[in-house]
Amino acid sequence: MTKGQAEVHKKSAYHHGDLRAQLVAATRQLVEEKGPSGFTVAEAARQAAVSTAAPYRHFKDRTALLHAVAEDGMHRLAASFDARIASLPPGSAEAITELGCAYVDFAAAEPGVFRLMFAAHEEKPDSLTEAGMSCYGRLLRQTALHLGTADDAEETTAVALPLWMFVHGASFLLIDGKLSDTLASGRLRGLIDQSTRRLLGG
Amino acid sequence: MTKGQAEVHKKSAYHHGDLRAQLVAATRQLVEEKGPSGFTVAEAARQAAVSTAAPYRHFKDRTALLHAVAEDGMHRLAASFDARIASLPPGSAEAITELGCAYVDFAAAEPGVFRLMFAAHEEKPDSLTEAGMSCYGRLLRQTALHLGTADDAEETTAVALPLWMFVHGASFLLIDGKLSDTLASGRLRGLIDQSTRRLLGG
DNA sequence: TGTACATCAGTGAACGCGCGTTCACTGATGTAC
DNA sequence: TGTACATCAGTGAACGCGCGTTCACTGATGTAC
Repeated sequence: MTKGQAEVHKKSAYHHGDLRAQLVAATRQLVEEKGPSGFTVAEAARQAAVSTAAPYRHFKDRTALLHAVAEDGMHRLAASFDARIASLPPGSAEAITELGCAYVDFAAAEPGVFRLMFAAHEEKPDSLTEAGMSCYGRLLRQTALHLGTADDAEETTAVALPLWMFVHGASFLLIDGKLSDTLASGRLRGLIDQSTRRLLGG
Repeated sequence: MTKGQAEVHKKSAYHHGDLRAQLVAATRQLVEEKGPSGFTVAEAARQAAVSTAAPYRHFKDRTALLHAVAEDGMHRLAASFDARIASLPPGSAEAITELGCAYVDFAAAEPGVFRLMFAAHEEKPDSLTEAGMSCYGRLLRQTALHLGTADDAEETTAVALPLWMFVHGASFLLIDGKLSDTLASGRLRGLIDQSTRRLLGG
């Protein structure tokens, strides 16, 4: 109720009430439009209709804002993983293919955020590392189930890692426009499926 | 001789004689140090000991300089491909593995230039596109030889493209520091070898 | 229920910075005769 | 062999720009009594 009023009187309210979330949303959008390195704190502030100094009440600096967006992306990717394999047999090739497709779909839908998520960050916060690991953990899990190995077995890594490399490369080639000449749009999924099966050990 | 004198008297010479090449070299170095988007025309000029306006005698704008570096990288990658498979049986799995290793090695040695080479360029010059295609063509060729298909057969693409995706992803994960936790340094080559063979069709 | 007060979350102006690019210019070079 | 001249490849100063961040500030909010 109080919150509702705050939203209704947004214009006249001195306190914003939701600025942090809106800054993250604005950053997300700007990162898509201009790429991670084209993003600007000033522009995010402008988009949230707030002074250029306001973001510094919520984020230490420009980098902290970007980290927040990256971490949010990791959580959403993990959620998408879970949703997409929910109805498939655990450890099946179909489930693992589906993880790969979810990865590539995410990249295609949000190339800017995707780049940010997997960019080399110096001094990235632990929470971001953990969020990334949790995504990779889901692949490890399915791979281990498929192979009948332990999640942390070397054998599991030796299969899961190439699977990751493959979809990671597919994603980048796709969003950087390298596939448009070579590959009809509908054929990517087939390629992911075929390659996943092969990498699982024919 | 004349050239030699020009070099000796470099400091006093008004005409530089070699500025274009030196700007490309400086840009290459700066792209490594700061990344493609951290690179600055002014700094390249400074490094070549020349006024900030001088680069514009040789390059239309900032982007043109970067394109020159990217194209140069493509040529060097193609040359590395040729050198590395020269003594291996054409179309063998070893040769194709070697192409992949050359790709990843290039990325590891020059991550900045590598990023630049495969970044999404709007309005990239034809010469850059061709240089890239010529690299991919080498992979297509070896794949076709391996499969006994034509270079431009759909079947060839369906195998060559996943191979490319795989090493591309491996390269990015490597240079973005995502493998250091998971993978002992010496094991990457083994993974490339194993995955190449699998992707060639078990 | 009312009030004093600490704290929170904004403002707006200013800082220093370095960039990409343009401009009119000038010294060096090569060439035609 | 010498000279006039066009052209090439630099200079250096300036432009407009927008950024990240800091600062002293102030209005709004929540809480203890």
